[in-house]
Amino acid sequence: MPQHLIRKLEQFVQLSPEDKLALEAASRKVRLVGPHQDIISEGDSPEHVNLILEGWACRYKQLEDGRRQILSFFLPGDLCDPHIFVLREMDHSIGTITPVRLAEIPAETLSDLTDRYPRITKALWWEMLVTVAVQREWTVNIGQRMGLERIGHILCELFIHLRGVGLTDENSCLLPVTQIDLGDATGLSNVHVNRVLQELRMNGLIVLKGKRLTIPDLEALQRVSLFNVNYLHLDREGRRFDANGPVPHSA
Amino acid sequence: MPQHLIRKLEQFVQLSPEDKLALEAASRKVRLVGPHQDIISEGDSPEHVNLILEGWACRYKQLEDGRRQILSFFLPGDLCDPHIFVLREMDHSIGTITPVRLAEIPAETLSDLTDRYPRITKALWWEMLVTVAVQREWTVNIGQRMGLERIGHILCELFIHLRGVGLTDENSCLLPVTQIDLGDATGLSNVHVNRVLQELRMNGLIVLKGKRLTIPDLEALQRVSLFNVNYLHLDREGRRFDANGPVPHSA
DNA sequence: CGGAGGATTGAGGGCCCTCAACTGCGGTGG
DNA sequence: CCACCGCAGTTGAGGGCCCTCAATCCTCCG
Repeated sequence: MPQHLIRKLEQFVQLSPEDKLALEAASRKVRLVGPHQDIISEGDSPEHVNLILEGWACRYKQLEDGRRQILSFFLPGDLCDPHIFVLREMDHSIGTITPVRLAEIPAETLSDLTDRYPRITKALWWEMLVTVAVQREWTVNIGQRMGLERIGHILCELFIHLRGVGLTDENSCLLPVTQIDLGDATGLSNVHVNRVLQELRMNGLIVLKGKRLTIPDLEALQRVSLFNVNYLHLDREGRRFDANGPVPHSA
Repeated sequence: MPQHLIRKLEQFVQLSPEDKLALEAASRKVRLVGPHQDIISEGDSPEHVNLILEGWACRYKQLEDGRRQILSFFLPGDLCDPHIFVLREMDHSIGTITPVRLAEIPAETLSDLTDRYPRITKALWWEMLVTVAVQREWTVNIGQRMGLERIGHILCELFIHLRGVGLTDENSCLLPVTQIDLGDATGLSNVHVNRVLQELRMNGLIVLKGKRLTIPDLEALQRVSLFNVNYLHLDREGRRFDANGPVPHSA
């Protein structure tokens, strides 16, 4: 079931067959959630870790007066906040965009996993640190980049993220978000998002029709968006912990 | 030495004398860094965890064309990226603002600490999760709030953060950052920061003279800044793990 | 075929930007 | 002791990016 998670983690470290079986076993309890519904809401007490199996969701926060900021997107293979249990209640919400199929992983199952499978532990650390790095990059994106760069940057990130879990096709992918969502993620109004998308189209940097995004020249889009891929920490950085590799020493 | 760290962690959980001694022992190797210098730079390979003992620093990221985003401030008691070792190289820099005294904690010392002191482990988890929550709140801040709210929000956060480590005096604290720094942290120009500060002063919400900030009515400033303190997860959430409290069960 | 939500377009305006000059202040050296 | 320097803070002018409001078009779907 969690093939996207496995594929994602293997961008960092090669897992053994037992590692994979353990991940499968942990992902047994499946839940379906309709589109535009909260998976967990601000103020709730977290009870398990959600693993997105299929569909898109997002982390978001809403101000008293209704303004809404999307803080990150969750795509298949993404874990929503492992270790969140340390905190008493959620300070933000997680909601679906499309219909979502997810696995609910109990806290004990997760700590069991990390007790017994050091490679999984390492890989989950990597995934968590990358998640935080992405959050930082979003801060840079919204704080410093112009509208065009901002939208271009987020499209690059989403495309590369999807490619990492095998959900792209050549140079295109599905993009099931509205322009309002894109605006809430980038701090722009939907009207301006629309105009920026038109400009990206006119420059031949993207083709966006319906829910399908095509990026004819990813490098070009990265260039105009000032996109530096280093914050995603790809490149099999964990190869020293590979299955069949040298035995990892503690922690 | 690490009294600020201890005080901060005890906002979450009460530590035992042995816990505190262990933290002291881990913080022995001290380093001094002058103002406006990098503690560690983007591209460097992280070698130990830095604990700020005294002074202000910040995490920042610079775009090719020079635009700079401050991603967070580090105040006394703050740990710069525990567990960063999983990644090969830094995707951002950490630099000082004022002169800084810091402790360099080796990776092994830290994993030793967490192996042997479960309350410290919990407390460090809490501190890390709060750090991430703060990063998310900055994204909201820059993405959704107007200039006035944005500056007000960051001032509230800094004040409460300083209060938590015992560095406030009644309703005032030191604020050793320039208006340029504030602009880089909020995505505003220094000129606009200046005008916003004047407006906050005229409204009686702050007194800012030299490097001293006074907030006559914190609640009022929170109100106009749409500041909701929940993301800092205070309130002794970890009291169930207190020293002398019930024995914590695994993870 | 009608309705609803999303995308697009236009108009007008405001928040915030850049550029540039000037003021204030602490430190430094003659 | 004071002139000087550099940096931070302040102020003004003009403009651009992006906002809001509102109308229209398109698309999907029951």
